[in-house]
Amino acid sequence: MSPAVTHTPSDESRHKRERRKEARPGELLVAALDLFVEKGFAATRVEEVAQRAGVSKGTLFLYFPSKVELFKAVVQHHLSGLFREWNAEFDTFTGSTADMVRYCMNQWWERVGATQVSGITKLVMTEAHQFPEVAHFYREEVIEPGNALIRRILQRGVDRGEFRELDIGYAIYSIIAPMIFIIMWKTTSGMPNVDPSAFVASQADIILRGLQACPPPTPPSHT
Amino acid sequence: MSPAVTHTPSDESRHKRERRKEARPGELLVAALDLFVEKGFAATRVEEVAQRAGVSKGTLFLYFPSKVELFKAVVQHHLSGLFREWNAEFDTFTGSTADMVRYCMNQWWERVGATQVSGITKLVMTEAHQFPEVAHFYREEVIEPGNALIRRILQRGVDRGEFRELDIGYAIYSIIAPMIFIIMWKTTSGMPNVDPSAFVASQADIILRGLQACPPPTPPSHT
Amino acid sequence: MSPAVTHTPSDESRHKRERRKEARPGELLVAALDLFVEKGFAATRVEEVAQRAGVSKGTLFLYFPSKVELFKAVVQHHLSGLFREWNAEFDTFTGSTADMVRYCMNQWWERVGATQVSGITKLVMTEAHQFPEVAHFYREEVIEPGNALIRRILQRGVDRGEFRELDIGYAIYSIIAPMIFIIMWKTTSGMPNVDPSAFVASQADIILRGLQACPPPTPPSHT
Amino acid sequence: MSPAVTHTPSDESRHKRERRKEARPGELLVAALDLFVEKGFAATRVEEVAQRAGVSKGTLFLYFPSKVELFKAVVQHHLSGLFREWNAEFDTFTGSTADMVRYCMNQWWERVGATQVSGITKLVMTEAHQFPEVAHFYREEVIEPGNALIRRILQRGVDRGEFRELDIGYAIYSIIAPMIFIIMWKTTSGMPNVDPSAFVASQADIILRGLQACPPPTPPSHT
DNA sequence: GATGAATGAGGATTCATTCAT
DNA sequence: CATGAATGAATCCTCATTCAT
Repeated sequence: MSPAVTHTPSDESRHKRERRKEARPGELLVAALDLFVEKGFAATRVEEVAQRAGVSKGTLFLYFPSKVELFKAVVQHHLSGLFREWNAEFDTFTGSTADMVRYCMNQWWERVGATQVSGITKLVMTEAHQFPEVAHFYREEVIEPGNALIRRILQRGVDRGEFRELDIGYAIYSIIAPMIFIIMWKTTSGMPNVDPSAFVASQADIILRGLQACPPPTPPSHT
Repeated sequence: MSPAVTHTPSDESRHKRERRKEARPGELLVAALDLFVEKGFAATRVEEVAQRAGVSKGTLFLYFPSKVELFKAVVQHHLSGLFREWNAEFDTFTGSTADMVRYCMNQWWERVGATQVSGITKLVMTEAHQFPEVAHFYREEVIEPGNALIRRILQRGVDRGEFRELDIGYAIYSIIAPMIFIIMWKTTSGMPNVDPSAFVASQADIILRGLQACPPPTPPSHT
Repeated sequence: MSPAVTHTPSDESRHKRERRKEARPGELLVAALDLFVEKGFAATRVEEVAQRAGVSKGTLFLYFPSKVELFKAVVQHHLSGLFREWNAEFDTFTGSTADMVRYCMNQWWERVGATQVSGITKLVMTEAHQFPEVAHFYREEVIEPGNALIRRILQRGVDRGEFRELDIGYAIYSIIAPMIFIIMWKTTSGMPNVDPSAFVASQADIILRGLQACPPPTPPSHT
Repeated sequence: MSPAVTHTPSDESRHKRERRKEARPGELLVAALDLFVEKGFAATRVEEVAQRAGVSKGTLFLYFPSKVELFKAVVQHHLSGLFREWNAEFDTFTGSTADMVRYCMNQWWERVGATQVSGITKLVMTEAHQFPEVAHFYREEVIEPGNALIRRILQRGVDRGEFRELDIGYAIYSIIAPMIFIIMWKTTSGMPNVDPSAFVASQADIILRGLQACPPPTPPSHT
């Protein structure tokens, strides 16, 4: 995180009408993300966002033509290029596929789940209906690259005999579901506390056992 | 204009109105659930709810003193007694624990995921911050009974040697996560389509293999 | 003017939440016309309009979806059918064409210039650029029927030998110009006072002499 | 970006700026007149004015302390001395009074109607209520000198027997009305097109016939 | 009970004006 | 002098809530 994000201005920022054109949009974007996640889009007042970013209402509209555009910018800003280099890492991965899966899940947690970006996921799940473009954008930038990456990993596991034969289209979701879940869970107040690292480790363990070539489970006896 | 608007209602229209009287609050609750899920709490106008329930705005306020109370009522109405008889079913279950898990997941899907009730889950995840009481209520009515049920099932599996030794506190979430996920996913517009039945079956399959007593997966090589 | 226009409510209207759905739009339209003429469209606050009509801001938006629509409605309301029966009157006119012209000008003054409707003319001249549709509507409802009527009258005068040969396309404006002028003049504060009746009579006199078959004026000596 | 934006202005750009310095207020005044006429006072943004004059918003406020003062300056700037030499021209006029009238109307058209200055008239008619001082100023600078001039001319015509006996106080308006009218008309979008020169000629012709000593028109038969 | 007209607090957005650079 | 980022008062408009009928 850039130092500009700090919410307690240092003494340099003593002037009211300080010129920080470069920093402003970013600060607003961060403030907006926080509030949108915390209170939802509709319940967040633009003035609050401005205030938290340390500027006046009018300044916000200097950078974003409307609350809706601010929202879109929030999503795009925090998402751009999320998967760019990520994919590359896996091209050169040499360990076991199980390790890839674990690495993938841990990375997701560290780079998304544990950061501001997880708020984006929450936001998209929460406000998608009102902003189809945003949902679309998220799908293109996150869901589809993510799916593709996981598909590649699983395929590798199957190809190398590490995993059993799988309907990969659905197996993908055994990785995705816990990742999305943990983000929703931790951003939902009132739900029982779950330690994310332990959760991720536990899920990875169970799923990997479930994917591996080993004797089948007790088959469904009836139904 | 519908006959109901007429100042001298015909016999039929009066009849229709009377016959519905009892049902009013229920219709409002259903309409409200639909709209809250579809558009979110803030973006839903009470007038829409009334309209969809076929009554006037004023009538809604006759039954629910405010929009917030309507929201709470929606959650409570659709949740009350959800787990009452469910737990009982499992007391008398005689099959394998794997079957219990499968049955549990299928039941959840059929009785919650595939119905209006799934909207409640979406709502809670989405609006919990604004309505701590609602989150609390959901936790008490759904999360905790659900957790307890799953815990019992998993414990039974471990006790009977069907499942390996597990950190049950986390293993629970391998059941819960996919169920919550699928509900969020299907109620989020713009996400890739997933067939819920196939999803549930696939998840159950992987998870059950992962829970069973069988040779461990390739252990994490480092980290 | 209908009694509903009165701005000092009689004692019947003592209840705050009085139901007068029928009257409201008309009262708002009158209040809006007054204020738009007095202060211009932009400088008029919708709340003022509502206040003057004796209702709250919200009520105004119950009847008119926006300030702009209110503006359009003001013009349309006060204009609709202005020329409908007017034209007919002239079909059965039997006197001299000079009398027709005088009658026409007097009527315009009485039915337009001296009434609220003159404000519409002012408004259109003033705000036409912002509301092309309104200008268009005014042209169709007033300018063109008016032009056509005057054209008919002048043609009659020429045909019957009462007027000399005229370029009627321009002669029309010798009637129109003073009518528009007097409206602009009297609605423009700060201009010298002009008695409209005397003005109309004087103009009619000069113009009619100018239109009649009689020795030409001293011709332009050069140019 | 224009070179003026650069932080290290090249020689040319500095030159350009310096050369213009003197002209700034004038350019702003012209830009403002155009926009005020085109869109009205309220609907014109000071930023647009500045932009059109090629300066920044801040610079405008360097020369004019407020939007209102800018408006007043626009009127005064374009009006000052409008009638100064005009009156003189007529002192030495030797032709017929009809020619004087024609000359007067043509001059008005050429020096006012056809130029930017006509916008001032439009503005005054349009915004007088908001700016009583401006209306007052216009009256003193234009209306009254104009009236006086026309009065002198008409009086000359009557004195020399070229015109019949007239109520000069009203006859004045037979000259003024068409001049004001044509300005309003041509600056009002959506009105039928009128060729100003032909209009002026036609009006002059009719009015002069109407003013001249000649047999009276068919008198009003009744009323 | 039911209705829907009326209300007005609340919030997004605009834009004249200021002022540090 | 000139700039343009920043400000915040002003205003349109929405919508939960009230209440006379």
